[in-house]
Amino acid sequence: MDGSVVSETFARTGAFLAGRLRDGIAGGDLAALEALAGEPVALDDGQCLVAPGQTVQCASILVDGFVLRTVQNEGRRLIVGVNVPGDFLDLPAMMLQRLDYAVVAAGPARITQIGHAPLIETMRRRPALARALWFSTLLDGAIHRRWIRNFETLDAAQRIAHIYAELHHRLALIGRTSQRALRTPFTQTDLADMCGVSPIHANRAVARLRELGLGEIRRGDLYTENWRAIEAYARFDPAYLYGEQGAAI
Amino acid sequence: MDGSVVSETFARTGAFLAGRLRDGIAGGDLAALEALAGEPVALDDGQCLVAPGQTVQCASILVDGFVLRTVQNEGRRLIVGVNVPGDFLDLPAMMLQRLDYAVVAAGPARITQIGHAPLIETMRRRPALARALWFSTLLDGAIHRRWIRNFETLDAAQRIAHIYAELHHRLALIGRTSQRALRTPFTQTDLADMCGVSPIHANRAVARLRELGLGEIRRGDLYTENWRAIEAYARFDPAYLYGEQGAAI
DNA sequence: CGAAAATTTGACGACTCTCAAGTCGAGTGG
DNA sequence: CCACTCGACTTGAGAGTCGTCAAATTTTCG
Repeated sequence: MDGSVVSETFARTGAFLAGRLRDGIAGGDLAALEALAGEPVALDDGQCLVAPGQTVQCASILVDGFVLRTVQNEGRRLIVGVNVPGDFLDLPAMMLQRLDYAVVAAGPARITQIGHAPLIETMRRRPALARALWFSTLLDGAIHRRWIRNFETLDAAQRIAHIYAELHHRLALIGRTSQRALRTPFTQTDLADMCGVSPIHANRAVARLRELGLGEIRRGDLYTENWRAIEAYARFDPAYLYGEQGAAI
Repeated sequence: MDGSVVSETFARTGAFLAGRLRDGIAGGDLAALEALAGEPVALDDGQCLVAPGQTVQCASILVDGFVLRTVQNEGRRLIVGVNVPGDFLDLPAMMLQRLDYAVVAAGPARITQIGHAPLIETMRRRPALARALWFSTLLDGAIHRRWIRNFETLDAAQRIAHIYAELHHRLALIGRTSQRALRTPFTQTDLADMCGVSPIHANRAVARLRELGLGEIRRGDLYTENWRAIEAYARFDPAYLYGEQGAAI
């Protein structure tokens, strides 16, 4: 089933692993997930959905907007991950009992929630769905590893470019890209917290991307004529997003 | 069942999630895993078990030694994770079809392997085992997130201290710590590749830990009288290792 | 011993931090 | 409409962390 078709058919969960569900998961599995998903709930900018250490009774899927995975360290907020629509936001909490990060909305967002108990029961009846959930957390892990590599090899401007390149591809997988712009609600302080640099330095990095002619970031929105150049500058290679395939088993 | 008892009972797989199997997994599940595990295989220092992009037919568990998860970038080797005995080394490959990192032995190591097909079949019959495997990959994710936080907030010396503090706790969970020393086969270049700094700077960071009186690293072995001081210096908090609990479902 | 690898040291430049100050932009109240 | 305000963004200066080049020293191992 094509990703965009899935997205249109299932309003709440259609973006879940969209583009990666061609094999391995049947339409019935996704319909079962959609049937469990609650009425979408709005989150305000900065609203904290789950605090670290908190136990939760349901799993949340992002429907619209962006969500950050944050941790605190000595009073500073750090960002350890970004979610786009279709992502499960707090699936580890279902298995690990608590979360090691906070889930915070970046800009207005909408989520849908599924109780742990019915989700587990449905996973038991639908092994393909269970595998899809595992797949999605493995994908989180692959993205984490790429971020680690980026910290080890890229400077601030390249890290910012990589973040936008990654989001561009992840949004493409769910059919939500526009050609010349990637709109996000991120402030430069958000970008700094993703890159582990000071807001002042994030500003200089944004300026460098502009000076290099790669793109212009204004209030979180990246405007560019040349995604290829941005990807080359950020050493971006989409293989780690496993965009071309479904689960193997 | 106590972790150390498990370790002694099952020679090959006993360290798998040892210390975290008190609940949620029965002895029979671990015995089933042990029954699938092949005769331990020796790996030489630097030997590559799985290359990135390679498809594999079996999952590997580390029995003895240390293993690195590495990626290449512009000719430089980066380390995105470290495994200790009991860890699955390449479980994502079973679901994702290929691996986004290489699995490389650090020093001599021993592994045991389990074919994907029998493992999947056993997971189907033993849901608790399937959950344990998922749990272990979620734990990988939590460790990845902590590494990301470390890159965002710690300097080179603190990162090295954090690596040793983390390994000390992970080894404690499988009953393999000694009080005053943590022996590893890591060179300073290995530490540099884990921290994203140059080997020369890693050397200075090691020297700083010595000058601060926190500990002495000689040929990968950390000798210290004061683990608490190292943990405080590295902002280490073991909560993210989920050492006190089993899977929730 | 001799070769190879690992570790150590010094010098200089690049990246990034902090402190401080100033500019821009979107709302708000008059 | 304008002045005001607040947050976001921008700029400059000096200091700390880290990279690179080069070279020396120590350790390991055949």
